Amino acid sequence: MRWRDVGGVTCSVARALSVVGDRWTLLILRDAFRRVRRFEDFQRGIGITRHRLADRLGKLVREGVMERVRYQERPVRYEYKLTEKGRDLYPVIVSLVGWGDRWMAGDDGPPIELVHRDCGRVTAPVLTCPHCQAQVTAHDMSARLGPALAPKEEAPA
Amino acid sequence: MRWRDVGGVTCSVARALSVVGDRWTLLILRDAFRRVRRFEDFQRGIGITRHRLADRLGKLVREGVMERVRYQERPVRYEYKLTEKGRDLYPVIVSLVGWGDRWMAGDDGPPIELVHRDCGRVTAPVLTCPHCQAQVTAHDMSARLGPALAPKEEAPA
DNA sequence: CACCTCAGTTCCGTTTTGGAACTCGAGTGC
DNA sequence: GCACTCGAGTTCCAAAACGGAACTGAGGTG
Repeated sequence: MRWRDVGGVTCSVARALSVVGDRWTLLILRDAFRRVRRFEDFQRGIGITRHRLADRLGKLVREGVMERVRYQERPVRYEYKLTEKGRDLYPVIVSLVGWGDRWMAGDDGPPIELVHRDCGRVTAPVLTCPHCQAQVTAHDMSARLGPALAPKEEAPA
Repeated sequence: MRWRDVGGVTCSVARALSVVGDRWTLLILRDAFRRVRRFEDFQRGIGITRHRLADRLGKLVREGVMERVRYQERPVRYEYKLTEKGRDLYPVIVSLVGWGDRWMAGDDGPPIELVHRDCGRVTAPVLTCPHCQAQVTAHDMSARLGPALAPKEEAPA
């Protein structure tokens, strides 16, 4: 697949989605963040077919998002753990949780609550600017071409 | 599809993915955040087939993520704009951008830069706890069942 | 009148997916 | 020793989703 965008440059979203952009992968990661590790547990928890699951886990391992670790010798068996690259997808999952809670929640409210260990509060993490600490929304941000692609001076987008 | 999870409860990630969880939808949204609105522009920018695009836009409209707005009368023509529900997906897209930049960037570095209008800095927004302002990672958070589902006094079945 | 624009539709052959059964190695109960 | 269980896959086939390309419809434009 191409995954190209404006100016013939492959965009970061497209790059990210080439790894996690299908119906099952983000559910697998959701379970991984819940500390699910075993093939059978992923399969039961998600409702994915075993075939698909083997396929997706294999891809995640090839992409360096998860690693396949032997946890037992005799019958040799493996489990799947997030790598650092995988753990770094946490904001994506949490953002999806937040949106799901705000816009798709049923009558019972959010099915799960997230607790921030450091401050002990039930919390819904938000996106902020690391320089000024303000919460950011789409409206506050503008995009421009990166340095390597910018035409000499500045890009008029 | 089922989209159920632990305890027979549909999880928020699954609910969110039932709307945005396919190969194309998040790319459509990426372009929408770039202020793309027209059918032809989405189609060219993403490389999706017209058929698929019509299908996905229709679904996004039905789900209330985008709205179809007449922008011209004579030939009647429509464009697609994010609703508030749609704009609220910004953290998901930005998180994907950030991850793509950190882990999948090519030799040229990030293809685009995000500028925070309020403080004027090039920035990569991070996830923080709204109570204590600290940046959060998977390690800092724990999940538990929400109030409506917590096994308190009245555990409904 | 021929050609162009834009938002879709229709058709059809190829891919991907879902469902369910099967394999492989090894431990457990009897 | 034999049946049964467990867990991580693999195999096979029909059904669903998808890609490519041409077509439609309402109206400009030269």
